[in-house]
Amino acid sequence: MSDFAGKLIGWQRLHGRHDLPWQSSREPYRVWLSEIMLQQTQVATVIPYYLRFVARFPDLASLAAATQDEVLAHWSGLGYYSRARNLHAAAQKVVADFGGEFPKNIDDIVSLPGIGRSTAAAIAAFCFGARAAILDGNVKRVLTRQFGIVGYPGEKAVEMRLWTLAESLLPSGNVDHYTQSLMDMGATLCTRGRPRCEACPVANSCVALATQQVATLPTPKPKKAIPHKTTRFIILHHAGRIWLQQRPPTGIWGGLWSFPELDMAADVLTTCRDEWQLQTTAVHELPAFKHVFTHFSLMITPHWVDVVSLPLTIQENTGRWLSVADAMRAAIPAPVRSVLTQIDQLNA
DNA sequence: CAATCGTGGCT
DNA sequence: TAGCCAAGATT
Repeated sequence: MSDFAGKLIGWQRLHGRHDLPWQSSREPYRVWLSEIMLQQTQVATVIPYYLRFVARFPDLASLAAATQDEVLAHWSGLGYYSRARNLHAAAQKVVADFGGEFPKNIDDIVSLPGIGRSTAAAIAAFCFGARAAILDGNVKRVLTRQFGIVGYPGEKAVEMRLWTLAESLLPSGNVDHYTQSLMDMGATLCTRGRPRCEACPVANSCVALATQQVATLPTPKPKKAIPHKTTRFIILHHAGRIWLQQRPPTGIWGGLWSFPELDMAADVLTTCRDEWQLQTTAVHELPAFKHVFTHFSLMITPHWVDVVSLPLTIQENTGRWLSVADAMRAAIPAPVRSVLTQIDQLNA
């Protein structure tokens, strides 16, 4: 075993995290679910989602048997919804192709939608004791600092070097504890800002610490300005219910339920009347708010529209009339939940 | 390879 | 405030 791995495993035993909700079981389903939820998402955010999700879908079979709509409803607010769609599809693939038993072979694991090389390695190491390396954000931070690797890890050459390094550092045994130690090191010690180098078990061999590069490694992603977009949420209201429609299966908020949208150039009242054939009594503009995605920002102006009568074009074909309470339980993106919450408070 | 795909918390 | 980014995968 390398000195590096030994020190990390020793540190993990004393100072690592051992009581996270998904650590009580090595059942592949639970480990897999936690790994997917934790992609690009912090532990504190995931915990309540994970607990609700396993309460409703306690095993792989129950997930496979569910509708995508209900799966997305339990992912509502967590973001990156392709993770939920892929998770659901993968569960059905396990049932169809692997007899309902989560595969142990790493190539089979990678063949499942939503599972790449790193996530497959984590599952295989935690559940089956496989000797496979992970390379997530934590590991990239630890390794680039420990070995003084300069260059954005998103670049192919840098990433290849990191994968090779990660493989070479694998201990011959206890790969599960070693893998967890890397995650815990990155999350609690070797953090992006204010790393606690004084408590690090491998500080004496850290190139970044010795050469004062801790603050500059890993090399950050090249900046790029994001575009600023605008839209309107049209809140159609009739008989105590509001209108939500399902978005296309892919793209932003794919498969989720949201308000009809209208660009800022259009006239709300005219569009409701002429284009949507709605009889309306009033339109109220609500305070605009900004929602920021990774690659663009969206200034949203909600409009409250009281609908008098319902034309055939808007009855259950493209959407649903839901009470606010029901809408809050549906698969809705965060800004829709935010608007619904405001409506709910106004009514209360 | 570069873009896409969310959200909330921290600085 | 505005930027940055956290247990990445897919196209």
